[in-house]
Amino acid sequence: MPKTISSGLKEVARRAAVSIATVSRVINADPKVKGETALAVQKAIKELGYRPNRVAQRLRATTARRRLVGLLIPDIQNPYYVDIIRGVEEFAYSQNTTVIIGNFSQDPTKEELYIDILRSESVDGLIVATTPVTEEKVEQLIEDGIPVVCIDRGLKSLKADVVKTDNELGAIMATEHLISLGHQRIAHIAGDMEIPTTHERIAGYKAALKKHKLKIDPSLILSRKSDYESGVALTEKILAPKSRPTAIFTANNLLTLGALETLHRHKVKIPKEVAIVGFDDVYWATSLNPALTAVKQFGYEMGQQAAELLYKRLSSPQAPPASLIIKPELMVRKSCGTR
Amino acid sequence: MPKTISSGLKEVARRAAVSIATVSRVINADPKVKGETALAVQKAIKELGYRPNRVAQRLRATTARRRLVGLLIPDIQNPYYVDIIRGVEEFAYSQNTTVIIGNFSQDPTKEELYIDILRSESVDGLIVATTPVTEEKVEQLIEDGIPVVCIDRGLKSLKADVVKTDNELGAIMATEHLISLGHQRIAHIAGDMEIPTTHERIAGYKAALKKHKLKIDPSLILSRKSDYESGVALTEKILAPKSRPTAIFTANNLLTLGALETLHRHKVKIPKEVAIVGFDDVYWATSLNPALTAVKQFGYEMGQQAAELLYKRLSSPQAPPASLIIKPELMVRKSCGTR
DNA sequence: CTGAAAGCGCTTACAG
DNA sequence: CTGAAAGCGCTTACAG
Repeated sequence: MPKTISSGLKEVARRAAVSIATVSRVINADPKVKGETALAVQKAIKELGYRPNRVAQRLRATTARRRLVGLLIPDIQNPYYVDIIRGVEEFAYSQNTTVIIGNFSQDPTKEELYIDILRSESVDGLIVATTPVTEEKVEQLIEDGIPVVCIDRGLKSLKADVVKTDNELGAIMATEHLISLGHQRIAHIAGDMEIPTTHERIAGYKAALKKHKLKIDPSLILSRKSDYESGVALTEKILAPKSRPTAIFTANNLLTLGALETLHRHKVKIPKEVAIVGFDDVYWATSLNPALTAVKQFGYEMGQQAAELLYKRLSSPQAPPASLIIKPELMVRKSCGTR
Repeated sequence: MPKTISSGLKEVARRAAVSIATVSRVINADPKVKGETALAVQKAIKELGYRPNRVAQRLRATTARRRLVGLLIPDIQNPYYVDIIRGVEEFAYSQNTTVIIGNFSQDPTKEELYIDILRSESVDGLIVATTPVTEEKVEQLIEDGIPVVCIDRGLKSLKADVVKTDNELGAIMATEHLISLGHQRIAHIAGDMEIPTTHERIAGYKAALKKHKLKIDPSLILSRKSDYESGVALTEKILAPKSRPTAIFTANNLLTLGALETLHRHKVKIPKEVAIVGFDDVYWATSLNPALTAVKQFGYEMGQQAAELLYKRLSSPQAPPASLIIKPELMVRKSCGTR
């Protein structure tokens, strides 16, 4: 069984009749190499189908040139995070760097472990959607000199770059949309109170009500976890009393799905009996009946920006932390009805 | 700025007053190390918070112990593939190996590039959802001695392990369900003809019709690409003629979404005017109105199995290729109505 | 049971 | 402009 492919620099060097140092230089596009030599080497590389061993390169490389970034994601089943992944990956790809994803599925133990693993893989830096559980660990990373950019949620200590959505604004847009359609009793199915974005969205919801002189009814703000099941459970609660709200604002796409399932099961007509607007625009929103009005977060763009920020930080580690707040957009469709 | 964390084996060795060889041995749980010594080393490791550098380990390691596998995925936006990813990742995680995902977004150029990149990362092996474009390249991989297991679709040459769904059976189940509900004119919105699974599903559709003595009308089998837009376009086509079908069987979740959007836009009542059953069960299926009847592929389980097969192959490279055909399941909900 | 040494495939000062 | 050599952080025969 011949190992068809390149046993490395050495073979190329032999074939091109130069040293391995020279081969390495042309691989790294060192301008000091004479054109003629470079050509000969490139020819040999092509003929042998040589591809550098990234692992060896990485081991040898000084930081910031390892062409590997880590991405810590809370839940790969959530399409919002998939958008972020795609954005990060797209930018990384353009820089010839590969990204290694740590999907911890909302499991704190796994989250911590993944931070360790990614670090052990000698990444140039990390893009993380932090959880309060790991704030400390992430700060440790930064202290150890590993570049980190936070996505979706920042660090309390603000020591890292962050790109996130303007959650409060998004919630205001959603709520005002409902108000403009004449709704007065608007429920908010919020996410997990442990997560900072939850509070920002609640704040936006309240701000909108206040602005329009509507009373804030605490019994209309419900929260449990950020998952589908909570969407179901909380919607059931909302539907129970006789004076039920005429509209619901759900705080993320999983919650929305739970609410929808419940509404349909109870044969509640949308938007006639209850209107609904969700945080997170997703690819299946237009296939719903009625099509879902939703607050769009630009996950893909956020991912790209985060990757770009990480690269900037690699070249200037001492720069002060930057914050990128991305404005969301209200995608008006049919689930809230019309005037 | 102190580099807080371990500068490596050397420090641990010094602290435990042994050689780096010994430290390495306890890390790798070599039973030859005296218990006492091992304990001392473990203590030093803990105190220093030492974690082995995976890159160095990988460079040094002989094949099959690099703790890295590559996963080549056609489209991370498709929840079916996300299930597969989760399954692979779950098994890998249990083996302390990390997985690096190459998502090529249905772009053949990117697909080839990713194969090269993953190979350059010195993976122990690859799990790939091949595309005809890269069959050759994948076979080359195998010839070069890199273990490969195919997922979702096999290789024509059958040289690799494969785990896939019984697509024909799934299509039969979907079609027979429709037939049992009294449908006679059933359209099939098929996927991209370039993809082998498309043909298997068409075969199942035809087999079911034949079995029940229904005529196969070629004009009822439509195909373009496997994406959302095709679902829309083909459904428009179906809706046009006066004698339209009473039921649609869509070949994947994206196609289903496109069909749903179109049906709703044309105010076609589901299932009363047109029933629909889709291949691929997804998390949003129950939140649809009506809830979607669908053929469930066990993506998560398939991912796990694929990873396990890969591991088996690592230890016995010469074993004959194995095929794992997973039976799908029909999830009956509301979109096809009842008798 | 343990250590000294070679080497995995690269990159990069240092000479020349 | 190019080569010889050291070294990235590990593992593993080979001695003892």
